[in-house]
Amino acid sequence: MTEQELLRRESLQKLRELGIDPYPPEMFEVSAFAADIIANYQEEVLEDGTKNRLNYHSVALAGRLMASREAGKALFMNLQDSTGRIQLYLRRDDLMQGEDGTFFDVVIKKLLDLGDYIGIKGFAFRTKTGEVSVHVQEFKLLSKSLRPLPIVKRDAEGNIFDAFTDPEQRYRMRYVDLTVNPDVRQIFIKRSKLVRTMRNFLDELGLLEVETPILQAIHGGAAARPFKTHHNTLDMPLFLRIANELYLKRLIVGGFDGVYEFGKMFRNEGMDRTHNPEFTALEFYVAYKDYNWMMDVTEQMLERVARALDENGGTTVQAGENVIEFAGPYTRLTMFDAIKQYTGLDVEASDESTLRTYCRENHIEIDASMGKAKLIDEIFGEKVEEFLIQPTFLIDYPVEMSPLTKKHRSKPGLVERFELFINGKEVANAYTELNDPIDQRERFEEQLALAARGDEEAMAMDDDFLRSLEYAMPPTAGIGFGIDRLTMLFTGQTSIQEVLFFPQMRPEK
RNA sequence: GAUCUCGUAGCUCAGCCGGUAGAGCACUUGACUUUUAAUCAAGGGGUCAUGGGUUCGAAUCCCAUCGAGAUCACCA
Repeated sequence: MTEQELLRRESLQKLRELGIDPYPPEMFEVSAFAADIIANYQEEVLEDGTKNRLNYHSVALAGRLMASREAGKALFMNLQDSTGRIQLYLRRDDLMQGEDGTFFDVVIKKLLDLGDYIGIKGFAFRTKTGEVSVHVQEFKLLSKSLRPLPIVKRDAEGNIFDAFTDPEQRYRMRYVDLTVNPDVRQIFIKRSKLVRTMRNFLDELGLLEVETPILQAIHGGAAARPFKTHHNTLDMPLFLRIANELYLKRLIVGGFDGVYEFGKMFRNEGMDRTHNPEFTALEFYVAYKDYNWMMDVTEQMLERVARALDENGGTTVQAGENVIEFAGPYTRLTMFDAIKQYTGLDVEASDESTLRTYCRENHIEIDASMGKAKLIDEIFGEKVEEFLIQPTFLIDYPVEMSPLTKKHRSKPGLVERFELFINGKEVANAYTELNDPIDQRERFEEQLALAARGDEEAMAMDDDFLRSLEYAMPPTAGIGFGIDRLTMLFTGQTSIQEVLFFPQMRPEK
């Protein structure tokens, strides 16, 4: 244990000897918050020059002690609660117990440490330097902190000194990060607001929020390597879901007009600044709609999210050097037109060997297992994706890449699919859902053929899902959003770890 | 998985062409009844990530391991 930890444990013992419980069980009634007092405190100056306080005559606050400045027989503290920080003013005279000054001299001045949770009662006032503060009349220790917090200081201009910045420590001890870095707290508040805004929007649309299995015997609905686990009683392998799509569609088969699920997905792939092994998706499916309707709804939903998260209710977000406009309508661009626009290459008129030649000439990595559709996808990923900064619906994909999507109503070889790209990243993927069970079975069989050719991303056959389609699924539109990436976009973060409370880390030591 | 960079006090960092481990904040003691990055005075605190090697001598040079970040690959 470090010197400072030992000293705090000694203080803990001395408090107990003085009859003070460092971890009292009873509740502490809070009646005010730091930010509210600072924003709303009022006083008037009388004719004789004295000040008259107009509100917050009696307040009770609780929070962490984050700074302490002794000034003889007075003391200034900073109390941090869930809303922010406020200064406390304590005088020895106010906290005497009869003739006994031990409480102020020993308990408050010696045995209290930065990071301790305290509860105080008193009245608001403005110091002669102009800071709204609370004059403390009663003081109670609520919970003793045994480890020293990193002390981050700010000056009057807002410059930060000695910030707690080491990413490893911040992620491993997010509780410390959240305590000393108020900006981090704001990111997660925004994340919560983003989810809430989407949920409200979907509820207003009349969709039903549902939960589907995370443990699945067949990992379907997407192409990714799964986490595998084992059920002891059933003595069978189970997989953590890589997607929930096929279960949500079964619910549409079952007669719900619309369902949505916010849920964790798990993919056993590499980790980097945009990938965490578990991540959050929003998927929703609506009967009797198609992907054109879904584009309209997506525009409405994201505009609403942008307005909800912007302090001024605006629809733009700064992302690096770019200003993203979330008010619709968004550009709708077919995949073939997008490639033609950014590369001049007409993929529609090209055969597989032409595309292979193009890839080789442009240093795009390909392998023998890739068919024409996969080659087109690679060209898009290398030459187009990063330039789609403003929200753009990329529509009408080759059928081979989209085994769960209905064939295009007028364009042979394509499907009714769109992906939404913002700031060069995919944030949503949507289809007019394939509900023809015979076509779906053939698509699965094509996937099996691709798998045989060496495509590790090919999708597995799901017989029960096919059975459900044979009972008939109404025409349906569906979409999936990456909530983490959307949060990154709206909070200006470039690492997924900054929008996850507890990103995946290797074990310590 | 590959490559590069990093790991020194509770925190932020300096020291790194080898020669006894440093600063600021935090902490301890003292002064101060309106301070605010409080101030002033004195003081304590280190297995320099871990393990090897080179050397008379390693925080410093070399190797390995662990952890983190960045870039790439795979994916969303």
